[in-house]
Amino acid sequence: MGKFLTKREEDYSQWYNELVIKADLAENSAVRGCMVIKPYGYAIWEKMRDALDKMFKDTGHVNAYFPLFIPKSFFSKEADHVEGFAKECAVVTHYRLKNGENGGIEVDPDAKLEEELIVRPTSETIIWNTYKNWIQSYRDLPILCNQWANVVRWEMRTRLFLRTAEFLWQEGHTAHATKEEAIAETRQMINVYADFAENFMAMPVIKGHKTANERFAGALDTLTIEALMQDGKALQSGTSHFLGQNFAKAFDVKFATKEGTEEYVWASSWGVSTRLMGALVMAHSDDNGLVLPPKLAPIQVVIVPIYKGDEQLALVREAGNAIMDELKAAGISVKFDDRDTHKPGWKFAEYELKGVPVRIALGARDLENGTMEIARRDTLEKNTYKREGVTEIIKNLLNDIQNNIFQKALKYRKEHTFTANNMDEFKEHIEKGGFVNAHWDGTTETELKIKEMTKATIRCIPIGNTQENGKCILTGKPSKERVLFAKAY
RNA sequence: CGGGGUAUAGCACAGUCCGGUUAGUGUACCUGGUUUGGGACCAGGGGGUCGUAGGUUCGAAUCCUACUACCCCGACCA
Repeated sequence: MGKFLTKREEDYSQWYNELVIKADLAENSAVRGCMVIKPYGYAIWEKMRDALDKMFKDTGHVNAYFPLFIPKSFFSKEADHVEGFAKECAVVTHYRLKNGENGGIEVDPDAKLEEELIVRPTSETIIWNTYKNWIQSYRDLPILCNQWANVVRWEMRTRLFLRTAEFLWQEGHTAHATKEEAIAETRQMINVYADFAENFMAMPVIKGHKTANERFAGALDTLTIEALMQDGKALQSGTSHFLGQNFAKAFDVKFATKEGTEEYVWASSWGVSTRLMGALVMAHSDDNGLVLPPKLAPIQVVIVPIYKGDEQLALVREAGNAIMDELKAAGISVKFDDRDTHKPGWKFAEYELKGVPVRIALGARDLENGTMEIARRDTLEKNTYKREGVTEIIKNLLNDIQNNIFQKALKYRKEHTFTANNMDEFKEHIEKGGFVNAHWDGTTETELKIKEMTKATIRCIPIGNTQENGKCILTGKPSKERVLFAKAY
């Protein structure tokens, strides 16, 4: 087993690349840096999307849709924002093609756009240009909009899900009357993301503030959730930004207060992307393939019939269908794979590669004994159970798997979270991989110097961090809390 | 965008250095049969613009040039 996949310890990044492709999640496309998300991968994304969408709605948000194209002039209105994204924007300059001289097709030079359009790398500008028209008075606030969309960032180096030129995401954009309210919204949404990561993805995360250097272009504060992958590198999995009045000022969005004065609107924005798919793969999977948390698995249970000849198949099929119906009635997604084109052993390996949490094998022997063999993907354990009460057994097992993979990931993170009191200790831990808590003097200069020396960056200043006096590991200057370092994706 | 590597059947590769029958192997695929509790076996069969475009040559997968894509390392980034 496992011979179809490179082992993690041999070459972690090759293991990841192979797994994404072999598990049928995604593949590279004809377009540089852009991926095709295949049906099985997209089914997982849909589950993520649905769960998140519900959480957004439950916290009072509504969905809307804004244009893919943004007039170039909008972009230049917020200085930090332009600077952050300018280097990776795709630009539309023409609106027509024509037949070329030698049978090909070419851009019609007469069809040049008056104003060039930027393919959105994020939508703050077009949205704040729109909000200007929506907001006159405090009665129009708050606005709590989200959109599910694709965005384009022209990346130099891409990897399936982790960094692609085009990706899918959601971006929430909210407008508030007060600073406090906007900050509370920013905080609320990072909590929603953390909740989703831990309870659906079974992936423990650390919530915290980004340093000035790592902050979103145009934000006053960026909150992040950081997860630790199995190779000891951190992955930023979601961000929520407090934008202050930056965009309101750039797009002149003011409102009349109760008292009759005029104020700029306060803003937040927050997003998670298909990068979560990469996080999901790297958080749990093993050398046999994907390990999916039951709450996000497109297929939670697969039933594999084992039989000799058509007569046995008919009997096993009947029993299998009965189990499938029972489980489906309990809201469990089940696939009964009675294809006779593949042998059971082949199917076992296939569903392990694809991360199906639970497998039921059902054969003639089981029919005689009123039993079934149940294998769980996370531990690869197999046990024989009585056929009765299959729904309860499976329900408990799915819960168990969901909890177990979370605990496993949490244990991994605990074992790979270190404390360093000087540069030597710091380097040693960073080299091994994992999170390192260390004192830092608070300057960008020191942060960059540490990055240059060790490749580690400050992932975040954890929320609710314990305050303790100490000395910066690099400069020895006073510090009153430790910050979280790691090498990152 | 800089450095390195790779590109030959759906996939994984050999052949390329040193040009010369009809481009080969494994796997996957198709047909028939035997099988079926951890990626079955036997027999037969189909599948190739050798990444793309030029060039050198009597002759190019092989030599030369350009381009494109992917992988690894850096810089940038969610």
